[in-house]
Amino acid sequence: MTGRRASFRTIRDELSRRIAERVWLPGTLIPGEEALAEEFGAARATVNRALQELARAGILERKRRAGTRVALHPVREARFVIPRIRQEIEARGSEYQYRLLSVEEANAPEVICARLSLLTKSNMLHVRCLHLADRVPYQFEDRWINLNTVPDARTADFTLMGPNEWLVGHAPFSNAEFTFMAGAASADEASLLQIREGDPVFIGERITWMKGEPITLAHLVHPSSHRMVTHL
Amino acid sequence: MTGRRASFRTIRDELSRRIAERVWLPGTLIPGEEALAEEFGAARATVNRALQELARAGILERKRRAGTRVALHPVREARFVIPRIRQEIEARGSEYQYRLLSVEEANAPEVICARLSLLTKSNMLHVRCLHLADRVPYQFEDRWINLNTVPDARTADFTLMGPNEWLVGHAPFSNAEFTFMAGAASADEASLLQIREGDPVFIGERITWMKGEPITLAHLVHPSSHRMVTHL
DNA sequence: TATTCCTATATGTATAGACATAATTAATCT
DNA sequence: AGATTAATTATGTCTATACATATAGGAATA
Repeated sequence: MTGRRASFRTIRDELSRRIAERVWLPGTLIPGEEALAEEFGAARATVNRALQELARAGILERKRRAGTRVALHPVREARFVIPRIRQEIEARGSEYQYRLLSVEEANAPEVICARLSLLTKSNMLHVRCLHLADRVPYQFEDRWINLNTVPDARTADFTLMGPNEWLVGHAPFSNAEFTFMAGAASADEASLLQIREGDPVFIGERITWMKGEPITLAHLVHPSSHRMVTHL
Repeated sequence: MTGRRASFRTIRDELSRRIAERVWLPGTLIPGEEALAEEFGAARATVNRALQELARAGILERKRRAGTRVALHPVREARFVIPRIRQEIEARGSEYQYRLLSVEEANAPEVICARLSLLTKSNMLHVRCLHLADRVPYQFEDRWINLNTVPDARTADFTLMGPNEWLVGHAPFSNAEFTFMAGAASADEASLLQIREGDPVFIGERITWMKGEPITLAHLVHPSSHRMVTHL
């Protein structure tokens, strides 16, 4: 061969090209694995791997017996890294600082219980803290931790380590829900973030579960200078 | 075995469980493919597939010769669907309406060119429109389309179909950058979205390229009631 | 006509074997 | 010792083959 042997990458990229350049229009039934294997001079397994990757990426739809076709409405997805505040700040070349504001065991208010699908007024740990980048407030964190699922949190020391950092090491999660929104800073939030009351803020809310049991709800507030960027 | 034959799923899930339940702590060097193959009574290729999936998910780190270890700082990623405004609104059970505000060919201002990495003041198409859900303003779209890469846009009719919908069918993209942030509504935005000037808004910015050539920049403004939700 | 059953077929998965490749470790040379 | 080279080893990939499984579409039936 002139170049390299046909690998699943070569095949994947070539098929991807044909779709991107509309050689195969959306909805088209493309040749079967057997045929493609012959065309590329590869084994069916190799073609299969290429096709599976493209199907996973959402640009192909495969069905047994029916064959493989170019997705009509490719549900394009983008990824974003689940931010870990310390890394996020240090990755920008800034110095990370952390300040614990309050920790207390309390019955979570109705709103919080509802968000966590908890019927009873569960006993929880309420942690409030502030994350700074180069001594400038970066994120205010208001977190509720379910003491029924993570009883160890009661004795954890949050003066040096943020609750997220602690939880990463003590309570793995299997599921999570992320919500992003805009809001207006409350008086409390404003003074902590050194902005004015009513100023727009970028809010991230994160709920995590382990096998259906809610672990924690984090309410994360950023000043409006914050950007959440991701690439496809 | 008690149940079914060991499949790559079985193996993947079992390994995943061992990591989640801390049988194998972060940093641990786990047994090699050969050993796992023997343990599960499967072929090495099958174990390999399981391990590769876990590595792709970021919970394992693999290196030739060195072996496979549990990721120390698992870079967890979440996905979000790249929203297609019509589908997004109809999926909520709302009726979708669209209103074109303005279309004009113009030289993009410096800021826009800079965002698209265009040095010259390229000739572009500036489209402004409004998307409504059940007759309530849902998103204000302010878009610039590069006429050098998508000359067809000049003759496109945006009175019935939004520029995004049109572009999906005419200009596939290979790369995209998404930025999310909070901001305060300008007087213009406020009147269009039926909110007050200065009210917080949720802003999404989307830039797409085809093979390095910038195609379009979309500035999408939502009232602060908007939620962007995603699951892991 | 509508329903049920059957079968052909494309994809899904497993396997043994082979070779490729990267990276660590050991051996060799200066 | 320090640098270069070679051997070793775990993962990466490909192949040929086999069987599993879902299902479209036709055949048989009610």
